[in-house]
Amino acid sequence: MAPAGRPRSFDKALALRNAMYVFWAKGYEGTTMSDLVEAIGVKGPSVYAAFGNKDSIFVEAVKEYSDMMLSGPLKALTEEPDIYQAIKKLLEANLEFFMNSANPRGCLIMTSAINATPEHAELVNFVRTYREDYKERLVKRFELALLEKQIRNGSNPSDLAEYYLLVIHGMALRAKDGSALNQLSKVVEISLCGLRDHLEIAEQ
Amino acid sequence: MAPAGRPRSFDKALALRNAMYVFWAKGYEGTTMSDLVEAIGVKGPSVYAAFGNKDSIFVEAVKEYSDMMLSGPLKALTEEPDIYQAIKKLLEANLEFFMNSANPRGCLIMTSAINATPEHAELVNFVRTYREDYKERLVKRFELALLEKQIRNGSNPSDLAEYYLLVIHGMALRAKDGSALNQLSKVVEISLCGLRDHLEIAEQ
DNA sequence: ATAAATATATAACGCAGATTACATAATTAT
DNA sequence: ATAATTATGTAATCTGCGTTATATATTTAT
Repeated sequence: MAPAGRPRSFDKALALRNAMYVFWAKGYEGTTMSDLVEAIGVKGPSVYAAFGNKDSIFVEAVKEYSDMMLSGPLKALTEEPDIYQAIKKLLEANLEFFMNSANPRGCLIMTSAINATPEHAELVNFVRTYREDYKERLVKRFELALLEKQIRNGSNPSDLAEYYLLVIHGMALRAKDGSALNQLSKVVEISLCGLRDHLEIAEQ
Repeated sequence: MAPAGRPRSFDKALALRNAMYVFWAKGYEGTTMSDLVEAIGVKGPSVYAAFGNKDSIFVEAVKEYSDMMLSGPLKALTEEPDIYQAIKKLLEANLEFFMNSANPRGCLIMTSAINATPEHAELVNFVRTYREDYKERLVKRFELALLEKQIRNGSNPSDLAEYYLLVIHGMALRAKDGSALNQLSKVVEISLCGLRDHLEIAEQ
C-alpha cells in the first residue's frame, strides 16, 4: 500500500547513488549542496526532506560506497583460499576499481575528508572507522594465513596488513593524481614481493 | 640602508613559515585566511600587503616546504651512492619527517589540495608539478643505478620510481591517519623487499 | 619641518554555501 | 468532497570566508 501524502518524484536510492559519485569525485569539502541538488535533479528542500543535511548525505554515501567495496574488490579477501592469490587479486581488483572509467578516480573513503576543518571532526572520525575496518579485515586475513601456515611463523599479520593498506591508499592517491593504469599494475606486481618474502613455501 | 616607509612589524620569513605549518596541518581548503592571520600575528591587510592573497601564500608555502624537503629527507637520494641504501634512507627520513612531533602529521605536497574544487584547478596543478618533480628525481636516481649496474638490466626505473613514490604517498596518508611510527617502520622494511628483488647482486 | 612612502588596524563589502519558511501540489484516508 | 499527510519549488536567511576601502601610524628623504 502506498504511503499517505504526495509521492516522492525521484528514486531515492538512485539519488543517493548519484550523490555518492559526486562526493567520490570531489571529496566532502569540495562538494557543495548545489552539486548534490543538481546531481539528484530536484530542488534543495526535497533533498533535505529525503536525506537530511549535507553530513547525513555524506554518511549515507560512505555506507553505500562501502557496500560497493565489500561486494566488489574486497571479495577477493574471503573468496581466495591462498593468501598470495587473495592479496594479488585484492590489489588488482582495487586498482581496477580506482581506475575504472565508469568511476571517479581514486577512493572515496581513503581520500575524502583527510583535510577537513576541525568542525567536521566527527565526519573525519566516521570515515576513519571505515579505514580501520578495512585494515581489520586485512589483519584477520593474514592471521588466518598464519594459522594455516601459509606465511612464515615470524611474520606479523598487523604489519603486513598495514603495508597493503598503505599500498591501497597509495594507489588511490596516485590514481587520483593521474598515474597510468599499466604503471600502477607494475607497482602492484612489485608490492607483492613483500608478501612472497613471507610465504612459508616459495610459490610464484 | 633601510627602505623608505614604515617598517614591517613582523618577520616576513617567519610569517611564511608559520603559514606553511597551518597549510601543512589543515590543507589548502581547510585553512582559512583567519587561520593564517592568526598564525602570522598581524591583521589581515598586513598579510595581504606582504604576501598577496591566499593562493599566493599557499604557493609560497609550498615552495618553502619543498625547500625543507630538498634539504632534508631528499638528500639521501643524492648523497648515498648505493641505490639500496639511498632508498632505505629516503624512506626512513621521510617517515621521520612525517611523524616528527615538531611537524604536522603527513605531507603538505602529497595530501593538500587533492580534493580541491574546480575553481582551484591551477593550484592543484601547481602542487602536482612538485609531485612530478619528486617522481622525476626518483626516476633519475634509478636510471643512475641501472647505468651503474646496481639494479638488474630488466628493471624499469620508472616503475620502481612510481612504486616508491606510492609508498611515500601512502606513508604520508597513514601518518596523517594516525598510524604508529613503529608500525610504519615495519612497512618501510617490507617495502624494501621490492627493491632487493631488483638488485644486481643479492645484498643483505 | 614637511613630503613621500610604506605598514597597520578597523570596519565593511560581496559572495557563496548550508539551511529553512512558506505557500502550493499531489496523494491517501474517511 | 474534505481532511490529513507528505513532497515540491521559490525565495529568503544566516553565516563564514576572501578581500578591500579608508583612515592612521611610522619611517626615510629633502
